[in-house]
Amino acid sequence: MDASRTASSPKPDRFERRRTRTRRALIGAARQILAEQGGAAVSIQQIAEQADVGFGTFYNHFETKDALFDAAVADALEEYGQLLDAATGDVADPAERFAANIRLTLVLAATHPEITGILRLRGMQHIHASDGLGPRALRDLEHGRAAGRFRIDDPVLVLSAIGGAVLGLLELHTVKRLDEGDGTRMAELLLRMLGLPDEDAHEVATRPLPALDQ
Amino acid sequence: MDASRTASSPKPDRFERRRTRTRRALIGAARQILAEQGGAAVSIQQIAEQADVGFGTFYNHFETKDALFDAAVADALEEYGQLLDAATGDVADPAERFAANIRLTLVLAATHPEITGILRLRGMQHIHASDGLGPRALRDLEHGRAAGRFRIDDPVLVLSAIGGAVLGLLELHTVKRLDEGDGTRMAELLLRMLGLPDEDAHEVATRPLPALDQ
DNA sequence: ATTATCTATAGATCTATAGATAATGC
DNA sequence: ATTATCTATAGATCTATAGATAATGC
Repeated sequence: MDASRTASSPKPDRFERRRTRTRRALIGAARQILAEQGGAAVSIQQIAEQADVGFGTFYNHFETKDALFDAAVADALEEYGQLLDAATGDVADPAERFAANIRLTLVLAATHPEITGILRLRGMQHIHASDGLGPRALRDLEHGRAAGRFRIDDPVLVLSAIGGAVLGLLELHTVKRLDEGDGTRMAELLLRMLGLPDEDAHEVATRPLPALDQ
Repeated sequence: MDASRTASSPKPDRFERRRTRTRRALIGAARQILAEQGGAAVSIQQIAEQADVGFGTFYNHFETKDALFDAAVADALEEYGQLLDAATGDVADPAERFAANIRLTLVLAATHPEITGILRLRGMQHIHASDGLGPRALRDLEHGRAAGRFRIDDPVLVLSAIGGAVLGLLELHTVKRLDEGDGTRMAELLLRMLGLPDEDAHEVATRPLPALDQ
């Protein structure tokens, strides 16, 4: 604690911390606005107000509204991925881990409506992005295939189907109250699609569900 | 042909035809704009220009930009549904008809990019709407279940998965060139999800595909 | 005479920036 | 002295409407 700062982390001085705080406030405001109303018709002025930040400060951190929204979406989806990784990282069976991730998404819809709202509205465009969800899900699919659990030819095609199906479920959630059981049923359907025999799919999808940390 | 007009159809006089033509021009412009760039940042002025219509005329037909876009989405999705109905209405086997609808959607992605572009961007919000696609797809699912072809408990949940999967496939199409075979593979995956044995799913998904009229 | 369309414009935003103020480092 | 934030504002849209023009009906 007495050593001078290493060069690796540039300078977490008070300037930098204030800057980061302001940036977080803007991203937080953008996340809330995105989840609540999609962010289509919001002015930079309103965003700054929501973030409790001076109007001109916005331009100190982002060039355009879209740049902020993109950062906010990336932020929320990264948090989503980390929540799931933390909860299911220890599950050894790829099929079980896959099912748990699906089921936990529906749990998150109740506990983290902001994240799942953003996932629902913007997730589709990120399924095949090089960051975050796509690679994570692909990794699980490849594991399952390598383990002989999933009988699939084209993981990328399957990823499209799975990602879309999950977003469809979140969409249904806005129309009709869903519970954890619906997540389990969806997981079972998708395991069937992945090639598990019916009984296996049911058994795997109904195993005890790991808890979320947060 | 000589009788005066019946009261049922009010008055298709030249006024009305001109009005309809103008409205179609606005909807056509909105469809094109929606498919090309989502329509987020387009002014009413630009829409009117694209439709080759005076600016003030817009307000003669729609109260707001969103109202026009909603009408344009409904128009495109209705056309999508009718194209599929016309092509697969004669297919007797519900599973085969279902698969053909999926496969033809990918054909349409090549021949009707405007419609599939709108489907991709706005379709999710219409899966569970009372008009158009949702009811059509639900009808097919119920038929298949009644015929003992599909082993599913909750058609609405399944509809979410299928609708999302198709939109996910269209999203993939924007990233990676897909062909008819990808539609067939997706249909096979979804038939498996619906409970068909693997061989049946493959056989049904690869039957000769009805042609589109238009 | 009636209806739809078009042109022009007032008023209301909204964005981007300039310059002033506040916080921190040294 | 430096950096971030805030306040105020000019200029650029954009929307909605009013009034003029064109098309059609009778």
